[in-house]
Amino acid sequence: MSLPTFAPRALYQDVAELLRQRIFAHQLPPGSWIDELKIAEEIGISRTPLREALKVLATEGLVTMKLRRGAYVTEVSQKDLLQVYHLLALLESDASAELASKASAEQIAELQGLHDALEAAVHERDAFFIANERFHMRVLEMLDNKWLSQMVADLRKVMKLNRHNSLFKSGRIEESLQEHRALMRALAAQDSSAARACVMLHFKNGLAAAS
Amino acid sequence: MSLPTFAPRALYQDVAELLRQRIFAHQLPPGSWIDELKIAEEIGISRTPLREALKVLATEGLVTMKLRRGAYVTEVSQKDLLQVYHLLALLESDASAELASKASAEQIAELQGLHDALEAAVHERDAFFIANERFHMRVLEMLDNKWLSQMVADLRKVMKLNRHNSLFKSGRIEESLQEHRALMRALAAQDSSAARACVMLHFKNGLAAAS
DNA sequence: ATTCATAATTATGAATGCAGAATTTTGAAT
DNA sequence: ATTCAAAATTCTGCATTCATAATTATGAAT
Repeated sequence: MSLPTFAPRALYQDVAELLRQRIFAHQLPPGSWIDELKIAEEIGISRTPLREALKVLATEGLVTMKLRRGAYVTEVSQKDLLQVYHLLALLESDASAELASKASAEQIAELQGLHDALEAAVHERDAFFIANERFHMRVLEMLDNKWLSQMVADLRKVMKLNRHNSLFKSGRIEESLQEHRALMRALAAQDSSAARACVMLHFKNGLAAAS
Repeated sequence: MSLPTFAPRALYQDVAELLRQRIFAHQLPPGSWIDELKIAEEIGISRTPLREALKVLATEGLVTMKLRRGAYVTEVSQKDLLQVYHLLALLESDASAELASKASAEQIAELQGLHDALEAAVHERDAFFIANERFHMRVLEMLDNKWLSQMVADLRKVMKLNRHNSLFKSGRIEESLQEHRALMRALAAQDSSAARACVMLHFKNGLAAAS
């Protein structure tokens, strides 16, 4: 009997993920051109899977393709950021409202656990960021809606292109945590409209902090 | 002085569009595997740009990639359809509400023109379908939100995978037109909440007809 | 020194080639 | 006729090669 062997992914998918990491880390800053040959050599593959990965990232909006010029990391304007926050607020608030009305006790307990991890990470920026994203994504996963999950995941990627991420502002973490507590309460109380309002507020404040 | 030369697109984009057409026309039915060699020869290109196009379609959700098996046209379940309609309702109703509050007289006039085309196409299924989609997409474009436009466009593509499209049900066209009239009135009256409600109802009825 | 035309270089776009996994075919044993 | 194993074939995944557009370098003319 073998260990659950991780489904091997296609190379282009791994490359896409690697590029995302580099983009989010601003190792590939917005506006910078992507030198196919350079990166392909760097990671020890041919250009073919790299170019396939770039097409994926372009469809996600992380890079922009210019004919005969190649790909550059998308520059996210303030307007873009505002629009992305608005969409995230709309989608995630609706999702939270729906989950509030249908979550099982086990699911609430799991979310409570993720929330507790968030509380514990309040003094660790990176950990808080990760715990925060995990909580948000888990809420979506519980709805078992792959389209919604995919859309929100893509939007969050774009949001992460922005250097001035709201959670990196001092004071914002504490505030964010407060909002999360309120959301957790609303979910536990199965209060859909409260959950919706909490998430709306959460993003509204997040945007204000990011601007 | 030269004629406005159409910005030549990359080959993989043209191929992606061609595949979308074939998928929507059910020339490539849901569940069918895509034979790269066969299609590449058929349209007279190599496999490389075709494979790039497939990655794009996979990211859009139109096809699914299986490692070492290739790509097959995504099968849209009833659950998927319900979820997609829900998301379209959420996104487009919000968009309509926003546009109602900020549309210029010129924009309302343009939409009125598109609506009139819809009225005129009531007895022509395909024309009605096209006019309907043009109206919906134009509303989004007027908000100048590329993220929203892209998401809705992708969701609509998935919706079109379904053979039993609501607009093909008899009686639905007339009903749909009524809903459009109400929306047009709400937009012209700059009544955001009415516009939102109209679009919500439009999709709710559309889903009911599609199920 | 600056500018412009031309040559050299570089990088992208697309075709071709190749290794190996997955599928199909073949044929012997029952 | 059916089943099953092995050989043959097909098809995908990735690397390599080639063609050409875009960029940079060169150098003569002003």
